[in-house]
Amino acid sequence: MPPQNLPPRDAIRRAAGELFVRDGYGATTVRAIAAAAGCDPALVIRHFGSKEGLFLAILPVSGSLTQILAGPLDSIGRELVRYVLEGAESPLAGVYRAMVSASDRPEIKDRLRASIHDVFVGPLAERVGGTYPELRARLAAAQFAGLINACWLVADPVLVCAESDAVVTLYGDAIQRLLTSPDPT
Amino acid sequence: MPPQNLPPRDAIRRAAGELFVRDGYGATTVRAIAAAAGCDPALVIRHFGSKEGLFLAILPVSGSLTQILAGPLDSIGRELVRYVLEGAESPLAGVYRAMVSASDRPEIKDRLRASIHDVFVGPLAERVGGTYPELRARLAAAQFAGLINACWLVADPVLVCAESDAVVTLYGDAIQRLLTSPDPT
DNA sequence: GTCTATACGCTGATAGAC
DNA sequence: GTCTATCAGCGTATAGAC
Repeated sequence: MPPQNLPPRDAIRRAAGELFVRDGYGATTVRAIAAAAGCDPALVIRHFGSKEGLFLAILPVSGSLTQILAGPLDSIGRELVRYVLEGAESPLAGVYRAMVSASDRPEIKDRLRASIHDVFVGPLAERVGGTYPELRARLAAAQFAGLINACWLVADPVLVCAESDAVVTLYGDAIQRLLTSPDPT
Repeated sequence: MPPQNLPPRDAIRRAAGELFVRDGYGATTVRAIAAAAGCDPALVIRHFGSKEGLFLAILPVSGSLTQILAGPLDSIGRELVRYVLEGAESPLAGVYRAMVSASDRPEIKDRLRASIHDVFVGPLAERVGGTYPELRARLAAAQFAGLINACWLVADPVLVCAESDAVVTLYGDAIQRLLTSPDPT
């Protein structure tokens, strides 16, 4: 995969995407990105301003998640859990790890917060009823992120080895109830 | 707080704890720790082997959480949520952020996984019934971590401004059901 | 405009003299 | 045990060649 015959700007994007996902934010160096893209390190900075700027520029907007959130409201909980269990090896898991490992940078944290809202909380809040639609959607997002954390980041053996049917039922229904249970008094 | 008259080894521990919590792992430098402890940077490495070794050496074992997990089983869900909502400004939140920001280091990830088990999953799994006690405890830990993430790391405005009673009821009962609901068929 | 060469100030870490 | 000197590598900036 070394020097592609892409324009350098795209070669940098491509190389950076692979390395950030594979090694995390801190362990990926500008020099390594430049080497993989077949160009000079200074060029990376010239094009994207900084390593952080490059990272922000190539973060993808999640696609298949949007589909689930637009699907039937009363099966969203279990679908979200399946999404996490099946995606442990996917590039998206790498993206998540990279973002978390860079979350001490304020701008990246802001981006994370904004993404959660745009992709998850906003669309979902419009579809749930009750007195606290936005809060319920945000709590569902929190619970969803908790599973992603456990499966994709911590890679907890209890969950990796668990019967996925049991996880889908237990955790999926818990998310579901957050969205569609009757209001508390 | 500058040069205390502690033995240097303890002065380093103390200074490192404050800086890691305040600035995160990546933004805290060995030289800054040494300056705050009033000693030479090389001494920090000499005593703890590496920056990562120092970080691992000073991570606290969580106390008040253990109390909650040993308390009445049928109110643990709501208690855990209160713990998160009240602790947003606590040093523990800083410790959590520091750990997450260092989670691309394999050894630190291992430590995170082990802590979750020792403090949370193990003690709790012994107390819940049903067919999947350990899985239920692990899922409750995941959901708990999801709220910590949203409140302490992302600092989401929806949650920061939310009525805490509603959060305690909705999210707390969801955790609770993960632990004490009847087994699925 | 696009790119290279070079260099600056910083990092974590080491070797060896007091 | 502690400090001095020094290392290679980092992100980044700039000057100047195509």
